[in-house]
Amino acid sequence: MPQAIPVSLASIKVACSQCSLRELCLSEGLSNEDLQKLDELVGARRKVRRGQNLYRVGDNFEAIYAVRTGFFKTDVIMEDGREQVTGFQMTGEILGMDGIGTEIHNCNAVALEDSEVCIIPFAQLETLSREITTLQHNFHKVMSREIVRDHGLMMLLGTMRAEERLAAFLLNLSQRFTARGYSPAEFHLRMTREEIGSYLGLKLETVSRAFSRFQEEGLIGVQQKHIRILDIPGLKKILSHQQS
Amino acid sequence: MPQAIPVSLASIKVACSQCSLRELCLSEGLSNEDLQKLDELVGARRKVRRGQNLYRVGDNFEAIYAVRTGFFKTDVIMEDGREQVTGFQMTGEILGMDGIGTEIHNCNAVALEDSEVCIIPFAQLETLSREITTLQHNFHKVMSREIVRDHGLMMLLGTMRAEERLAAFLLNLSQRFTARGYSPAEFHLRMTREEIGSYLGLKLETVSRAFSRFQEEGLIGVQQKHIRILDIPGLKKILSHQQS
DNA sequence: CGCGCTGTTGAAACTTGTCAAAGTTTGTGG
DNA sequence: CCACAAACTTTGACAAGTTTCAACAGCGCG
Repeated sequence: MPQAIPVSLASIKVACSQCSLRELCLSEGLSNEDLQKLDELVGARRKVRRGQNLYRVGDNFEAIYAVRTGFFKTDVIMEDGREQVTGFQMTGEILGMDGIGTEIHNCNAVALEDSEVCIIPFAQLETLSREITTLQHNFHKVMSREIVRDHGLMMLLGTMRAEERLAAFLLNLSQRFTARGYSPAEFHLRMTREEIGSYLGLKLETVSRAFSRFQEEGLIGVQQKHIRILDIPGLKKILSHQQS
Repeated sequence: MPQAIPVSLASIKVACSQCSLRELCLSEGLSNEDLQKLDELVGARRKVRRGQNLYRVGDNFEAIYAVRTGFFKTDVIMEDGREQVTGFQMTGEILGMDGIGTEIHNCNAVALEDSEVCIIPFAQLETLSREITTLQHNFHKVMSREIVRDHGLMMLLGTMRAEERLAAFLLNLSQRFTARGYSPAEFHLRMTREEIGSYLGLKLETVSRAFSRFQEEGLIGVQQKHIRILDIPGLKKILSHQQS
């Protein structure tokens, strides 16, 4: 099992104050005292089995969630059935902010492997962040980064061709795995080709062909969902290189 | 000049408490007392002439902006020059939230006509929203809605064909103009075909052709930048209709 | 009043989507 | 533990949609 949980996450932590993800999360820079208050807030956990929804479009919004372990996708579905995957979330990332504006969730969040999240009741988060300036600011940063991330995806969807999209996707995953202590070069995709395609605005066959092409060119090794990145500069060149 | 400012906005207002946009903005539901505090915060205005930047990628982030009058676009530009327009902002909408996460603006904001914004110094907004619960919540809602809006655009970019994209774009504009007291059926585009194309992930020629096609089909009347929507249900049908 | 920017239209080229078939893996139940 | 079904992936051939390149028209700014 090459995707074992890295050492720093192996032991079971029970509180934000002990959570090794805090630099990714809301608790960065908080004093011990403030961390304890946050701990009280984030008491509950929730396990979500692979394939289950953390929430659905139309659910009442009550909390945001921090991914503790596992892997999620969020998506939006049109009346005619077309699906757009809007993001893949991994350990330390925040889910559910789509619901704040309307008090109702506007997308679906589905676990792509057995996962666990911290439940952060939103009303209480607002209360506490009136008290803790740093927490308030951290939360605003998280939302802002989500907006910036979305802009990056718009750029991808609006201007890139298929192979550029896939290269950007792989480099992004590599970077995020690296930040979590996993190998930058070797990882297991939790999502299907179809889900990748939906995220990248491509059909699954196009994704599959792009994978094959990258493999032929020696940029990556592909074995179903297992990916080995062999030439990061090569992938970056595809991104920056004009489509000419 | 068919796009005259509607009566409710014609007189010059000087404060949030008097601002007719408040339901679109941050001050919804605030008591008079709290509105006054917000007034003090939002003292300064800034005029931005057509073509000028409100801010640029790399600028230090210090404030967010509420559009008082005029029309803006935001965009992101890749190293190789490719541009993605990430949004068009009109009266009452908030600009600049991209900068919170990194303290540096991550996109460009350009006025597409002579415009004026309210400057909302962000540090002070955070301070005040620790005091005024409703203001805090309003701001969170605004950010959340931005995220949801972005998801909608991803859906458009990822799954729709050219004519669906343009139909969605026109219906969205129509709705937003209506909400501001303008005609839902007749308006003036402030942006070029190229900017529309960038926003929709299409080339300007494709946008132009789609306009022509809609005109042939009697859905809209086009005279350069002047648009008359003749058949809103027809446009909606294009959106919901399978691409078959 | 003319130059330049913007918009329109046509034809050809290219990329991606569609349809189809076969191969592979995974999970379930016997 | 094996067998089978279902889900997922790969690959090919062809079709469709969009882009590219090019030419020209129109409007608007200086």
